[in-house]
Amino acid sequence: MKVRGNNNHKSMGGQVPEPTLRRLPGYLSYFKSLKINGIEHVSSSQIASTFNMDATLVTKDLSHTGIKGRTKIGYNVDKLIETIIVFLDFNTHENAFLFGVGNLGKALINYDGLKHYGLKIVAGFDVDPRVINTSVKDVKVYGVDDFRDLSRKIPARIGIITTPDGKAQETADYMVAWGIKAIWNFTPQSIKVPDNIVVENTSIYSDLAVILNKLNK
Amino acid sequence: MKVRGNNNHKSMGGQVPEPTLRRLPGYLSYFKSLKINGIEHVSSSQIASTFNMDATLVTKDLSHTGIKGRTKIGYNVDKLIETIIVFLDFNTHENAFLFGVGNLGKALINYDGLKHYGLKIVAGFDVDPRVINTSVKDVKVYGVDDFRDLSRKIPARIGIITTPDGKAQETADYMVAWGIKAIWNFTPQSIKVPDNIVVENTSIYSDLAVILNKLNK
DNA sequence: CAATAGTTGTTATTTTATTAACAATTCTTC
DNA sequence: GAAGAATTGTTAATAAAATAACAACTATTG
Ligand SMILES: NC(=O)c1ccc[n+]([C@@H]2O[C@H](COP(=O)([O-])OP(=O)(O)OC[C@H]3O[C@@H](n4cnc5c(N)ncnc54)[C@H](O)[C@@H]3O)[C@@H](O)[C@H]2O)c1
Ligand SMILES: NC(=O)c1ccc[n+]([C@@H]2O[C@H](COP(=O)([O-])OP(=O)(O)OC[C@H]3O[C@@H](n4cnc5c(N)ncnc54)[C@H](O)[C@@H]3O)[C@@H](O)[C@H]2O)c1
Repeated sequence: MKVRGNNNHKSMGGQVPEPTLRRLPGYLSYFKSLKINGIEHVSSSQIASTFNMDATLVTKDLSHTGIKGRTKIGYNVDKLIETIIVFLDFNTHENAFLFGVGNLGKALINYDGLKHYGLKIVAGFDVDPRVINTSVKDVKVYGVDDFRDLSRKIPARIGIITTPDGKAQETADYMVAWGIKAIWNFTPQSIKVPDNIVVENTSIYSDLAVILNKLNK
Repeated sequence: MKVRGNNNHKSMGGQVPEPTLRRLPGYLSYFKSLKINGIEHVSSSQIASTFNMDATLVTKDLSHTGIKGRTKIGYNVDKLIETIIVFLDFNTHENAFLFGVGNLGKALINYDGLKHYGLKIVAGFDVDPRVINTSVKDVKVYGVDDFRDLSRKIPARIGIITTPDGKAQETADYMVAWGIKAIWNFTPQSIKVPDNIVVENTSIYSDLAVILNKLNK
């Protein structure tokens, strides 16, 4: 019986490398600040120096988006912003449901930034009667039982999990059962879902581990 | 004049690969849940299946921590937990100051989890008079001007930035000036600091970019 | 208007990370 | 107590990412 080498966890869908995908939003934020400061062009070496990385890598990353720079001039900032936004689908308003309207859940709902990056949280769900039927900003909070009905009325492909750690799996199962296609899991708990469901785990502990490691040599 | 290939941003300090470091906290969380369920041993293939990855990689990751498994039995869960916690310095209580006690800053202070993972937020700083002199949980919020004095009284090497995007650089400069050794930046804005300062950027937009990319094929 | 230097964009090389192969170990069963 | 199966741990091969090398282009300067 084979035990190893049998798992294909590489998505292999698009051809753009994930590291590139992860760097692009950082560039975008930088380009936006350049625009605010009235700067019209930027070169790969300037970008590289800002992010403390190699200029060739910047060039390669940007080439994936299809943008063209001009020799001796660099890239046009407006064009960069527009191109990256479209490339990353940050222009499409993707609806999302959020489960667990606690500390982090509220922060995310209150967070204005997300809507500029393609995501709109359309409803919150919780089990705590003190939270149910309240509103955070203009987002209403429902009991989890209302999810079934609501997921029919409001189409949303993304589900955000900010419940307590132990509730991550059951929440994921519930989301999948009612049609969610991608799960954004802020819990440190690993979740199991069918292969066709997209899962992204955002774990601040990984970042913390890196910080502590570097700090302690 | 050389333009490319001149940046060394690889820390090169420890010999444990960063991807490994980033996976270990996830394993740890899983092992803790196993312990709660009374499970005493776990094999690399079980772990691998939980995280949808290759079992060899798990073995390699764990070998970095120095833990030994037993053939035909697997790894001892208690030992795994203890070893990883020590390995990642999650047992040392590292003090941290947090700048920007808004939505996210409050969520982080309120978050119980961090203290089990080596981090203790000892004070918050803000510019908003409505927030200054309040407390979040048992953590007091001071005006940013009090930072100088407080950083002498309470030793802390880590600074957390949860200010608005535009204030990230000035906050970082201020932190560095008063002795902070590592900066955890939750802002999408890139910051520049001296080479000897550790910087970790936590950007949820990178995760979002990956989700949207996978979702749209 | 020729020379220069900054710059893009592509291809080649090197480094790093992941996966595969396999030898060694040891529990379990007959 | 021998045989078989599950498992670790190491070494080898492959794949992926980052870096280097370089050719082509074009604003600027003398
Ligand atoms: N607070 C942070 O800054 C932070 C940072 C990173 C990760 N996290 C993670 O995010 C998660 C939430 O953390 P938090 O601090 O917001 O916790 P919290 O306790 O403040 O919020 C959890 C919320 O989930 C609700 N809930 C419980 N069971 C539920 C269920 N089955 N369905 C829907 N809602 C349910 C609770 O009523 C509560 O409102 C945790 O897993 C934590 O590890 C938090
Ligand atoms: N809210 C979220 O869920 C979330 C998620 C990811 C990233 N972020 C990022 O975190 C940052 C903060 O977001 P937020 O939603 O908490 O914003 P917020 O406006 O709620 O909080 C910002 C706080 O910083 C304070 N502040 C302003 N200038 C300051 C200064 N110079 N020094 C110290 N404090 C200062 C403000 O008074 C305010 O209290 C932003 O950069 C945002 O992009 C937020």
